[in-house]
Amino acid sequence: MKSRKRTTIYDIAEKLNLNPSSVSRALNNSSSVNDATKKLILKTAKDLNYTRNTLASNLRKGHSKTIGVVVPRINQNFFSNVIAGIEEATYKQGYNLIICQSNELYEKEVQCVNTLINQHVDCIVISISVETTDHKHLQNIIDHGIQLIQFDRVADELETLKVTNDNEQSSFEAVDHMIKQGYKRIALLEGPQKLSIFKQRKNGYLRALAENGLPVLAELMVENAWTKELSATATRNLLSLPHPPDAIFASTSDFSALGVLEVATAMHIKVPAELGICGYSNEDFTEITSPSITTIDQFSFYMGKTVANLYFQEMENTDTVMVPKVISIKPKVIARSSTQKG
Amino acid sequence: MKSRKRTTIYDIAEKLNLNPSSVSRALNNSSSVNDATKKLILKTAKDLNYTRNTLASNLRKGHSKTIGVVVPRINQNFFSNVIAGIEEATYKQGYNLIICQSNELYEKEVQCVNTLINQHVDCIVISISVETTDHKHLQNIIDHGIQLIQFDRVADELETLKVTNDNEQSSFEAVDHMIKQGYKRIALLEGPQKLSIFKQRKNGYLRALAENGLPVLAELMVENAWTKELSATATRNLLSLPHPPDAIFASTSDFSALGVLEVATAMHIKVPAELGICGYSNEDFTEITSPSITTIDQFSFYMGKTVANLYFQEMENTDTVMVPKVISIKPKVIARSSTQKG
DNA sequence: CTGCTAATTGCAATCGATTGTTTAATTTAT
DNA sequence: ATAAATTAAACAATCGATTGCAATTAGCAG
Repeated sequence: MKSRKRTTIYDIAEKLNLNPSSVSRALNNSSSVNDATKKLILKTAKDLNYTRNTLASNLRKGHSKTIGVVVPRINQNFFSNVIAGIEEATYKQGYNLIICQSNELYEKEVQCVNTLINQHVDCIVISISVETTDHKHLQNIIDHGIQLIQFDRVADELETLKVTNDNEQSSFEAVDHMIKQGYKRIALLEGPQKLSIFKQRKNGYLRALAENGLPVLAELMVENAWTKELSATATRNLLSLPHPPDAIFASTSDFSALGVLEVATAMHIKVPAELGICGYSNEDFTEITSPSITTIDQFSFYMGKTVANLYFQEMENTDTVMVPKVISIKPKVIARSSTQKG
Repeated sequence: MKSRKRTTIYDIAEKLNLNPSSVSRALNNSSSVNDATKKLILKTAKDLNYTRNTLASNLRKGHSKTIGVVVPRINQNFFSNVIAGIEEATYKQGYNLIICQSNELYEKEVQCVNTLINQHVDCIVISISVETTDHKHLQNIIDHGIQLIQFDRVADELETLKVTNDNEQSSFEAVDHMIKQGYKRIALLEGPQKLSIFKQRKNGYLRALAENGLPVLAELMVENAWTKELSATATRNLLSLPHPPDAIFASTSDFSALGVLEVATAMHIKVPAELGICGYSNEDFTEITSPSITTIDQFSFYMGKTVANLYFQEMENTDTVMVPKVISIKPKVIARSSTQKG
């Protein structure tokens, strides 16, 4: 069983005393093969349990009908939803997905990309790791004539197709919402600023303060608080300040927001009365914490579908010049209890 | 850019006035090529930005170094963790993953399997959908000489490699734990009994009752309560009974348990004092609900690694007969507040 | 019955890499 | 110095499907 020979078009041709080319044509439903023969070939193929060798077919045809996906972690809600979205759209078109995860490591990301290039995938979809600051490997993708689509965490400098969230605007709206609720000293938990998405979120925060005439307070902005643990520590520090914040915008993720909530609860600080909390990503759990956490939905599944469709559109486009198209999806603030100052 | 020609070994051979075979051997670090030439070839390959065409290579070599994975949903914690585990183990061995989701649909599952067979993957790893009762498509995998590994939701009748959880034992322990806590009328939310994992969980429940001398009460066992919504409905019914249960074991998932908790909260029934709750799967959120939910951890990431390693072992095994090996992982009850009757 | 078109089918090259077999060149042993 | 043994590179077939082109056959008008 370990190495059973598979049926090929030659087997079918031989059995029917035909030429393999006719078999191939019949299998591809070409009009230049007689209907009777075609039917016969199809029947024999079925009898012999034939399945096309996609490797051979793709080699000949010059493409792999495969899309490579590189994400930091596949078992993170946002990314697995994007993947699910991509999968749904590509599956219909007969495309396959090869999925890799970089584990937020630059080295691993480069390896993943190289493997995908070797596999001669038709397109690589990537959301870069936190560690990634250099883009030689992405340029390499382009140099190999492979379509590159960046999503969410993108390298701005590189002119490629991109699907992003409007992080600036959604952060603005989230903070604006908090201000309208009556919070006045809103702290910001920032992600690594080398990733543009985190820079944009900070900008949105700053703009919301500015437009509402609130001062920017350096002591209320914490860099690199992008995990639950780092956020918890940051929160403890913030809440021990002589003038502590009355709200915290965990711009990095809902996990950070959760860290904030846990520390606040442990310190007997009432949420949302004494402290407002807003997260980012609309993870499932934000709905069921007590209080439930205000957050920002990124339409991750839809984002995945958008990425896939962008690729298919680009395929149909016969222009030789590539226009670096960018699709921006506007996330939505989901106002919940954690910011109902009342 | 859309159809740039890639460098092949012929290009390298031509440039160096060598035969492609020497280039191939050099690239594969064969000892039968002179060190100086080898170095020259490697350098030229780098200069020309050469990358091996895996399609051609695999076609020639007769395998694809690819493993296909079919799961009901990739954006479900348990499955994405298993996939992450598989990915970690296979990546090291230079294998690729093609991931498909059946969306719990039999038809889609069959299509996925067929695609993977066409792709000539070396191995298919599958956890079947709820709808799947017939296994022709799985037999088809075997008939094509492709290694088949089932995990978690397996078709018992089919003799293949399997990695499962000991659902019976873990359910037994969970229910036993609840009984020891003082709960006496424990209801069971069941999953579709055609899936053996749900049957086993029910058996564990029954055995725990029996060994503790508790009666089996038909009105406390609800069939097909395997989503949050179905569980919520079931819970409303159970709690409106003349003799309502004092605990509910949501054997299907933590989402079901969450449904129970929400209904209980809405009905002002105190958890865990008046109602004990236990879920299944140890989803992240179970830790942060109030009260936190007792559940069962399935070691999903480890399960994925186990699946992958099982495949590699089987590869090394040169025996011609396949022994239908089954690896059973014992899940662990995570006792939390929702069952502390105190 | 000849000539011509259209419909089928056959032939052979191709995609890119691998590998068993030869041939040629070089080294070692006698 | 010559035969034998190494070493290195070339040759050619192969994996399975596809496809442009040639060849065959059938059908039909003149």
